[in-house]
Amino acid sequence: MSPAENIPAPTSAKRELLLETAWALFCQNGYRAVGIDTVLAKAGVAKMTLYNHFDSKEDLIAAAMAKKSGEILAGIEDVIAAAGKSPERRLLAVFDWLAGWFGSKDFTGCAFIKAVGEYTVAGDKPREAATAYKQALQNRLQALATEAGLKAPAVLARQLMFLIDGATVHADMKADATFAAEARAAAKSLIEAARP
Amino acid sequence: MSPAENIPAPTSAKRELLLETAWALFCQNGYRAVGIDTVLAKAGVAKMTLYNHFDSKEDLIAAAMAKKSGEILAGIEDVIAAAGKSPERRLLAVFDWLAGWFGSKDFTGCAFIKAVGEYTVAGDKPREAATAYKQALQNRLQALATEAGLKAPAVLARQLMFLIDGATVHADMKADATFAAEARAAAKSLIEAARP
DNA sequence: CACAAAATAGACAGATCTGTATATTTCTGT
DNA sequence: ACAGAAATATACAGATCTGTCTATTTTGTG
Repeated sequence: MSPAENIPAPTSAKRELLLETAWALFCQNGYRAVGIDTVLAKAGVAKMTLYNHFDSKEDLIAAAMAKKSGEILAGIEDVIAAAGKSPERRLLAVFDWLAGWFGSKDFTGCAFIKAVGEYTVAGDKPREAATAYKQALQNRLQALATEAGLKAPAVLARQLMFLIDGATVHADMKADATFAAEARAAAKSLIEAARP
Repeated sequence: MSPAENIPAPTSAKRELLLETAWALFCQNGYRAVGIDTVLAKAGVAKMTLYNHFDSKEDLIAAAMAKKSGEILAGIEDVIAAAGKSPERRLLAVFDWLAGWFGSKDFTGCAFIKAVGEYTVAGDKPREAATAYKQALQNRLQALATEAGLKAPAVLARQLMFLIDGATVHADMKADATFAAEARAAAKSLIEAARP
């Protein structure tokens, strides 16, 4: 096998552009509401280029979600690292990251939650990409809770996920970035209650 | 003004059937994924009947949401009433209602949250119907929190909404009804922390 | 029964959508 | 410069969608 494979390439400029453009449009307007042609027009890319890189629209969506998943988790990791070494502080740092996200001017809710709402069949790729991301974040929270020596870290991690995703839905709905702080305060209560 | 108005009727059998059928299909499969023709076929109703009762698909969706909103809030009210007179117990009763919903075999997540994800423009009727419902529930929680004499009842009500909606998203995603109990436990912690 | 309101069937316009086919041009690495 | 890979423009098939129009039939109420 030569280093240059048969398939276009694991990554190329056009491919990345398509993923970024697709993410932005789908996140802002929903998945089924945005047609492929809209993505192509905004990206300035030909239709065949898209279908040379991706099997279908759902495949493009899932690929964009997978890419963003990695980027977002890396960004969260940075915030956690910057929070010092207290595991409880590191847990709460995720909610500070949330505040930054809610406050960003292009905040339009969680594209993963939206994917679960629009792709409702178990095998749908966007749905699976969404569950994978949410599970990864939950696992990270659980690891932090375990480090912190908190009781029932798996349950706590999920409860924190409830707060994060619930706050995200409401921040989108009411366009209110202060909800991150309220979620953080709630998280603090749960963490304190989980001390051994 | 005669009791029989010009418009078909405030309520009719066909109209109710359309609302029920539309709700079931949209809730299960998403809004844009289901066409009007699918609703009509399942309901066994002619297309013109639909457009005599509703201005558009979005109007049908918003009407179905408004109808269900009232029914759901009434159902929650029953559970609250059955929980006795302790305000804190009444607050937690909402999470017992949640458990029953998650466990029902036709649970497919929250149609209001999905509407916010699919109709992303501020004026969209389905989005407004969703925010109205969420606000009504939040107001009810706030009233209960106030009755209970808890601190910052408005904030607590919103935090409980975060738990409810986050748990709903995750219960849909992972098809796990036990999340209601975890959300309830978290709610209990928040309520205890809010005691004066 | 008779009359008006409600519902029906079915076709249709017009738009939009995903994905494919083809022929041509641009880019890239050696 | 040249060969092969990548991207392009364009057209198109086939399906689907919302909403309208018309003519007919059913239904409910006096």
